[in-house]
Amino acid sequence: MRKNMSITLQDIAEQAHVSVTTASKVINDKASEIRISPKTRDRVLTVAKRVGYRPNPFAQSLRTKKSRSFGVVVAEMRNPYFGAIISGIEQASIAREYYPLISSLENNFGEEKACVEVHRANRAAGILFAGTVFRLEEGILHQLAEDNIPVVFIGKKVKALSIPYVDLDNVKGAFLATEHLIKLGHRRIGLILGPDEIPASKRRWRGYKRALEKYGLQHDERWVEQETKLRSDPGSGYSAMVRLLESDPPPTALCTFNDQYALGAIRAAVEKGLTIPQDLAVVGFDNIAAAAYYSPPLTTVEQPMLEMGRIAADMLIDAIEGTLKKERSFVILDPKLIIRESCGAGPRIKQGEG
Amino acid sequence: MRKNMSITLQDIAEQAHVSVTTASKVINDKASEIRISPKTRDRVLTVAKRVGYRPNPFAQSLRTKKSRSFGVVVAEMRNPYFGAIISGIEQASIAREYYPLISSLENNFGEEKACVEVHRANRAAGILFAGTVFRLEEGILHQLAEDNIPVVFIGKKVKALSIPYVDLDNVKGAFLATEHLIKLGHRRIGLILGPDEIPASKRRWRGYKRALEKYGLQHDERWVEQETKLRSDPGSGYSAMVRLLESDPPPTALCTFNDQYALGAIRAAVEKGLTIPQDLAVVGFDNIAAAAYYSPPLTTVEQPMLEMGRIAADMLIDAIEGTLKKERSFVILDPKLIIRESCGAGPRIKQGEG
DNA sequence: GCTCAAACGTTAAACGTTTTACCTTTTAGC
DNA sequence: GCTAAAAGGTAAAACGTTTAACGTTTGAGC
Repeated sequence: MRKNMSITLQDIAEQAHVSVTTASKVINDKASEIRISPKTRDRVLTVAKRVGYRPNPFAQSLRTKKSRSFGVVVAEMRNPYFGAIISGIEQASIAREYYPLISSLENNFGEEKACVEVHRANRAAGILFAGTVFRLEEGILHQLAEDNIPVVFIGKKVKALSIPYVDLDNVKGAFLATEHLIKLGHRRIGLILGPDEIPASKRRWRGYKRALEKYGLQHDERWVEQETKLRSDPGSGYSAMVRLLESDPPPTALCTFNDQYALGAIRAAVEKGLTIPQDLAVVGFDNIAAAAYYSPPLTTVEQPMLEMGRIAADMLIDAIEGTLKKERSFVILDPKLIIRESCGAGPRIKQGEG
Repeated sequence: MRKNMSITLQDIAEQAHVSVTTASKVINDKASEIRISPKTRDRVLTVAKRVGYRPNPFAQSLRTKKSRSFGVVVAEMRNPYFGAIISGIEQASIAREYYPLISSLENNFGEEKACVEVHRANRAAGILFAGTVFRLEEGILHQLAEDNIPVVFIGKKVKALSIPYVDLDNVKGAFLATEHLIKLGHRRIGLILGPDEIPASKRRWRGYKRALEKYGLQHDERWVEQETKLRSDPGSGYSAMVRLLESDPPPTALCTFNDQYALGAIRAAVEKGLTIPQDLAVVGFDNIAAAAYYSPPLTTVEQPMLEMGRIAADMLIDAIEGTLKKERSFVILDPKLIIRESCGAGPRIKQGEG
C-alpha cells in the first residue's frame, strides 16, 4: 500500500541481502574497478531490474553536487529557426543523458537576467545562450564564470571572456547570396538587415559589401534598410521593404536577413505590383523548412541549425564535465547557397522533394 | 576561497545567530503561522538577502518528495504551431514557479514511451502531452495514473481514463472554413486531412461534412485527400494536392489541415498553372504568424495556441497541487475564421499589420 | 510567589544517494 | 602452518532541506 513511494537502494539492498553500499556500487558499476563478486553483482542487478529501480536524481545531485540539467536561453520559441536549434540541442543532450531546461525571452528582451537567475536557482550545470541574445550585461557572465558555471553561445562571440561559441560564417553567407545576384546580372542590389543587436546582422552587411567590392559595384546606402525591432517575423521584412521601394531607382534584387523577412518583403513587393523574380530577385537566409514552398520557392543561404544546436550542446556538456578542449571551443560552420526560383535562376523543377 | 560552494541555510543560521530550523522557517514564512519574533525574522532575512541565498532545490525535493518540474512531450519542435503552444506553457509555469522539461518526438514517433520514461526518471511532477501524441499505449497512462502522476493532454481526448484536456472545437473550425467557401459560391470543395492518428483530423472531417450537409451539397470522396505521414510540413500538403488535382472535375476550393499544408497545396496548384484564389480558393488552419504573409495572404481558422498552452499548463499544475476541479478539467476553445485573400473574398487591404 | 500558557526557538531525524574508512574472509607465497 | 595481501563487503557520515517534537523564557492571572 505504499502509495506513490518509489523504490530506493534500501529496498534493493534488502531484497538482495546486501548493504546499501554494495547495491550502490553495483548499480553505478564504475568499470568494475570496485570489487564485487559476479554473484552478488548479478543478484543486485536482477532485483533492480525486477523492481524497476530508478535512482533518485535529487538525492544524487544533492550528494554529488552535480546536476545533469543545463539551461537554454533562446530568443523566441515560435520561430522555426530556434525550433530547429533546440531540436539539435535536445538530440545531443538526450544522448548524453543531460536535460535541457529551456526558457525563452519571447518578446521580453532584457529578461536575460531573470532567465539566468531561474537557471541558477535550479542549479543548472551550465547555460547555453541559443540564437541571439543581446543586452546581456557582462556582469552576469562574469558572475557565471566566477561560479564555475560554463556557458556556450550560439551566434555570438563574446571577445572579452573567450566564451566558447558556435556560429555560421555569416560574412561568407551574405557574400554568396550577393555574389549570386551579381552574377545574374543585377547591379542595384538591396539589403534588409536585422537589428544591430544581432551580431549576424553586421557581419552579413560586411559580406554584402565585400561582394559588391569584389565585382566593382559601389555600395549605396539607399538600398540598405535595417529593421530595429528584435522580433524576427515576416512583418519586419514587410515594413523594411515598403521603405526600400521608395528609393529611386529601386533595387532589382534583394538580400534579406532571413527567410521570414524574405516572406514579408516579397509580400510588400507583390502588393506594389511587382512580380518575383522578374521585377525583383530575392534571396533569403536560413533555409527553414517552409522556404522551399514559398511562392516562388525561395533561393536562400542554408544554415545548419540542427547541427549548430547539436554541436553547441556537446560543447557545453564537455565544458560541464571539464573535458572541453580549447581548440574545439570555437566552431564556425559553412553556409551553403540553395538555389530555387526566387532569383529567376533556378532550374524549373520542384524543390524540397524526397 | 570556497570555490563553487553555494550558500546554505547553515551559513545563514550562523551569521544570524539562530538555528537552521529558525532560518528555514523564516525563509519559508508560512503565513506567519510560525512563531518567530519580528526581530529575528528581520535579522535572518537581512542576512539571506545580503548573501544572496538560493534554496537548494535538490535538497528541497529530496526532503519534501515534491518536484517543481513537469514533463512536456511535444510532437515536433520545429513546427511553429508547437512553438506557440510551448511558449504558452512556459508563460504559465514560470508564473507559478514550475519548470517545464520539454522533450520532442521529432520524427521518431513511437518514442512516447522513451520520453515518458525520461520524465519519470527525472521525477517530473506531471506530464503534459502537447499537440498530437498518437500511439501512446494505454498501459503507460494507467501506470502514470497508478503512480499518481497527473497528466494533461492538448488536442486529444482520452475517454477511458477521463484525463483532463484542452482542445479546439475542431468540428466547428472546419465547419466555419467550409461554410465560408460555400457562401462564396463554391460547390466543389476539396479537403486535405492530416493522418488518422491526429484526433483533430477526423473531427475536422466531420465539420466539413456537416457544412456540406447543411447547405445541401453532397459529399464526394474524390475531393477528400488524406496525408498519412505524421510530420506536419508543407510537403504533406503539396503531395496531397498533387493527387487531388488529378480528380475530374477538380475542386474549385480547398480546406487544408493546417497552414503549412496550405502553403504546400498552394505551391502544387501554382505549379499546375492555377492562380489563387481565382482558380482555387484555399483556407488554412491554425493562423500561424507567417500565414498573413503568404502569397496570397491566407484565409484561415485561428487556433489560440498560446492560450491553449497556458491553460493546459495551469491545469496540470493545479492537478499536481491537487486543486484541479473536475468542472475545469475539460476545456474546449472556440475557433475563429480569419478572412484574408486566399479565397478571393478578403478586403484588399494589407493584413497582419499593427 | 506560583502556575499555566503562550511565545520563541532548538534538537534531531529523515529524505536517498555516494564515499571514505574500515572490517572480515580468502587466497597466495613461502 | 604462518603471514601478508587481496577480495568482498559493510557502517556511517555527509549533502541541504523540512518537520515533528521538544525546551526555555516571558508574562499574565490570581
